[in-house]
Amino acid sequence: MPKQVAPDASRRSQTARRAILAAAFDLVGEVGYAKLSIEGIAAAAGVGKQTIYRWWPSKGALLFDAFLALTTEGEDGQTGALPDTGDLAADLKLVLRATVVELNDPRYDQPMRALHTEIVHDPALAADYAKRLDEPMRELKKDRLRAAQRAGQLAEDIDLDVAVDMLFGPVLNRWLQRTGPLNSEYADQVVDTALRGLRPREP
Amino acid sequence: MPKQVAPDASRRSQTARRAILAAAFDLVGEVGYAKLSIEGIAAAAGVGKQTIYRWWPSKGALLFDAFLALTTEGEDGQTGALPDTGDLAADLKLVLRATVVELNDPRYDQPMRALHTEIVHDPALAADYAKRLDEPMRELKKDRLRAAQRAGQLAEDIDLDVAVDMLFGPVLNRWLQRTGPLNSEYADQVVDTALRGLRPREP
Amino acid sequence: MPKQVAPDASRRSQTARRAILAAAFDLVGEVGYAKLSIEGIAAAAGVGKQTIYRWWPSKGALLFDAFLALTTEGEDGQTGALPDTGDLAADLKLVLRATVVELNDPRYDQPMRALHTEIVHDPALAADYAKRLDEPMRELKKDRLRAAQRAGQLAEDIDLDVAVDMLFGPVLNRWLQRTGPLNSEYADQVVDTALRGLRPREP
Amino acid sequence: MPKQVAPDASRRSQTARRAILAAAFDLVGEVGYAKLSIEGIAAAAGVGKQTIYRWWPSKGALLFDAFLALTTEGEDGQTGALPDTGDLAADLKLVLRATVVELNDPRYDQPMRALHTEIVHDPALAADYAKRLDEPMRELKKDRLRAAQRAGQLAEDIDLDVAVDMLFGPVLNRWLQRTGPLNSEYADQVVDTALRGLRPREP
DNA sequence: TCGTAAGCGAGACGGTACGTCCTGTCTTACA
DNA sequence: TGTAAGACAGGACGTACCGTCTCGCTTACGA
Repeated sequence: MPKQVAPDASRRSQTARRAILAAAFDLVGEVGYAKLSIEGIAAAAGVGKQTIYRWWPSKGALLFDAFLALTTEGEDGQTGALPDTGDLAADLKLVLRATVVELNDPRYDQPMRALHTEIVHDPALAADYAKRLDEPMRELKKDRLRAAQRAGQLAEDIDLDVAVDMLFGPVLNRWLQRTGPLNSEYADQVVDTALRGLRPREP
Repeated sequence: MPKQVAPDASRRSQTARRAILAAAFDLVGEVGYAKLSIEGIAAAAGVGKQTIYRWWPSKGALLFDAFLALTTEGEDGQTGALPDTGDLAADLKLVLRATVVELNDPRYDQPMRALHTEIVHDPALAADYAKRLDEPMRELKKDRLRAAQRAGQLAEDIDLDVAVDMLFGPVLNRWLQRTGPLNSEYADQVVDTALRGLRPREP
Repeated sequence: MPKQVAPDASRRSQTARRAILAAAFDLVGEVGYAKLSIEGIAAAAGVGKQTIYRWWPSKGALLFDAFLALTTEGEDGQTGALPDTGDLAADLKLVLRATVVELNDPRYDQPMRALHTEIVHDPALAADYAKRLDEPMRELKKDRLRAAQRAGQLAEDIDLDVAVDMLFGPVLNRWLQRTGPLNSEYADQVVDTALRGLRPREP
Repeated sequence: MPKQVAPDASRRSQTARRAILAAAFDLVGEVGYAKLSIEGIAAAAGVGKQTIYRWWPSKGALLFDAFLALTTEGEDGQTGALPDTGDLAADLKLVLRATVVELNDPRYDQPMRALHTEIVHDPALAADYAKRLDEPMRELKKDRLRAAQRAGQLAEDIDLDVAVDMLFGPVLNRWLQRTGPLNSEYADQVVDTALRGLRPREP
């Protein structure tokens, strides 16, 4: 039961939609999350405010779509599987280092922080995010881990979600909270520590 | 080099300060981060807006102080060391479960999310947070881990910061992003997995 | 060259405009000039502050419009010519007595003082006032004086502006500065003295 | 019945008093009436705000005192009688032209307009003004007119207050409302017209 | 083929909050 | 006790956006 009468999506102007998504992404990068306004996005996109309110329920949803559009409508080579050279540690380091590079890219810094904030405060958006962005990437990661299990490089009884959390969570946190330098050394350390575990080796 | 001329802290009204911190904490819990306004805090605290602007540079700094006041001026038993029964896994599970309970406490939910958001967008605040809230608690955790090293329950060559990140990061992330249920089972899983590592046991 | 980008007057809400003008006039009468605030007017008119700032450059301009609206959109019989019974002195006394009555009317007291103050401090507003309120009424007065000249009741070489100033100025001043009682006796005295002049009669 | 307990005037700091009066006069000239603030005056005078509130009940009263101080403690040659050369018209023109010059002096423009405004809105201040500034000067003017009556240059049955109003009122109004150029020509015209009257000369 | 109903750019509207400035009162420390 | 200094509760300033609304205008569909 949609609160507002559903607009006729078939007549939607794709020009306006793309301009809005691009403007939203660019603007949040320029002015930051705190000063990002619907009014500003509309002006930057050369669009009436109503056109934004008609199609997106919240600023967070718009931001989220801007992200989706970027990854979906982009070069789209991105969605490929994780590398599998047979060396699990090396492969994970490769991926985690790439994540670090992306998080440190100033073009993505503000937009990602903005999106993260909206997710933290909006459960509905969080669910959307979980399903449409986190889930697919998480599956790719779990696929790689499953392959490692088949190759005898990963314990059989490990909960793969926990494993993914333990590998990628620390990097995300360090980026969000700036509790320390975020670089490839850290990425490597996390992979090594996670794989080996904290316990001393049996003699 | 303070931007605004430093007010004379010796004349500061402690009554007003405490009323503001309490009002800020209470209000963010009631109305949520998005609708939290300086104006509202001032009104709730029975205080002029200028009194807030005089002493805090930003809403985030105020929120942060409200948190600090809570932990510092409260029952203050909080700052004690982590439990050390000799059983590292059990002790860590105890602490992580407590963390989970606290994160799930509705009284702290909105305030913590709000503070987190401000930290994510304000590097200066992040530094403050790192030094005055994260650092002390992190040291306590590292102390417990060091004790475990001395007891031969933890590898000697582990980076303790990475270890802490790997134990507490996943829990924080699951809470922030709601990517899954956050309960004691998850806490236990994280501890077990982190301690054991992802690799299969040597035969 | 308008300072602010000219808003589209064709879309202007006449409802809001009238509510604002009425509220301004009423409020200044109730609370007085010193406590008259844009905020208060907006609230009383049930209007956003921006709607006032959008259409009026200053409180004085608003007050002025409130006056204009009153005289223009009112019963509009007001703009008629001065009476001409053939007896100049009697006619002038009639008009000046009416002026005195109006100035003493508590409904107009505060608003007129407020408008006067704004005019005194704002040359642009003074020009507007001169052209759109003072000028038309001054012309009516001069018309009556011209008729008197034709009827041989007024010297031919009199500067009519000076004459008008000398008839109406003293009344206005006495009202503004409260330097003495303002009643019909005073009005009559002024007319008589102005007509006769200060010099002794030739024997 | 003073609202606040009367401060002990004997201990009053004359330094502070003079600094405040001077600062008030100077400031209103610089920033204008609308932006004149007690806070600004106190700062400019190097004085605490309380010192102003202690001794003056309102901004208008302070402004008024600033004026009084100027005329009283100044070169004080000002308070002398009006010139009496035997030629009434010439003498009045001299005085009225001097008035015009003073009103056109930019140093006095803002302060006088400010004082005028306060008087218009504050009956108590108006009474003070009438008694302590207007009255003395009015008496001097009436003295000159009385002398003219004795010399047979002015009708015996003229109300001198009305005469003064008719001579000086138009000039003051023209200055306040800027309804026309204020110069010596106008001064002369007023004097001539007032003396002669508006009626045609008897044949 | 021609209404006509939708999406659209534009922007006025009633509101809320911003961060600043000032008011008039109060408190502190000094002379 | 008067003073300089300035914190305080309060309130208005003028600005920026919110989300809703109404206006003409294109633009495509169905009668």
